Amino acid sequence: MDIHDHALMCDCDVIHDDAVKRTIQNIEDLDTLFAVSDFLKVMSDSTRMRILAALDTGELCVCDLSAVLDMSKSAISHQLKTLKDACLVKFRREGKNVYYSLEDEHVSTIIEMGIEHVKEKAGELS
Amino acid sequence: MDIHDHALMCDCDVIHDDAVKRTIQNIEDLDTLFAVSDFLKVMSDSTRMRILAALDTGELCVCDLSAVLDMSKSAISHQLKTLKDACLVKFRREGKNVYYSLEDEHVSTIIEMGIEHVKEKAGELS
DNA sequence: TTGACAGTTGAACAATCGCTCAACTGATTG
DNA sequence: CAATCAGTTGAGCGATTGTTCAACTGTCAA
Repeated sequence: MDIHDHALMCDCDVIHDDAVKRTIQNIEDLDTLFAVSDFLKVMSDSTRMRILAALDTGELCVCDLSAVLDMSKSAISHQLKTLKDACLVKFRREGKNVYYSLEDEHVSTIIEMGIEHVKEKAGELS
Repeated sequence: MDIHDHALMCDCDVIHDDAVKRTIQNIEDLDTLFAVSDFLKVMSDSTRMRILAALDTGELCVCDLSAVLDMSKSAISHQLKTLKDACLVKFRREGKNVYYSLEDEHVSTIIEMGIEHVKEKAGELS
């Protein structure tokens, strides 16, 4: 008989019941946190990050991105679909080419935040 | 014979040679972009995101986190190790308990940025 | 010392993911 | 029309990843 019936999968005694209850109340909505991690997951692949960084300098077609990243068009196109589905890039067709560009200004901000963080941590190690 | 010898793996003719060269010059360092995507990868798992969001409300021990997330201590501990190795959380031991808290203020900012983005996108769909 | 509890760790397994390959669509040109 | 090039897409494969399970360490109290 466990009085902590809200923790079905927890295999331990809850030490700080007040802290747990406070955290459960204050923490962001579960669905929101899932959506946030899904959003960051799209940016957490190195190929997609390089694509986003490239598009941050201006719009490019698939062929251009293929040359810049030195990867096959197919690989780039697959990743662009992922970015498109997550609303991180938009595109326009012009003749035979399809031009991609960044959809959202949050993306630039998070890239910059990430670069700042990485360089700061690199500096601390020297 | 391909004049575009800088694109070994590219199976296409480069349409916009100037755009490609400009992008290659302007894009952030390759190592930096790899580091940024690795950093975001740590935050892109829903369990780790929930842990970070929980710790954002104050320090907690493994047992508390286990109760809050309704998951096994082992699973939590594995993810805490990942977060610790990436310098996103710090810890202190007090008796039998180990208390974890956020290491970096960039983390809070990125979580907030992500929440803002997600809620904005959710609003656009209604 | 012995037992209990908090936490860690490594192996193993299922699930997910990124790239390749090949076949396809769509637009342009001859 | 046919040929060509830009781009997309689905199957498949190898690699990575998150969780479970079981065994372990570390701390405290009897």
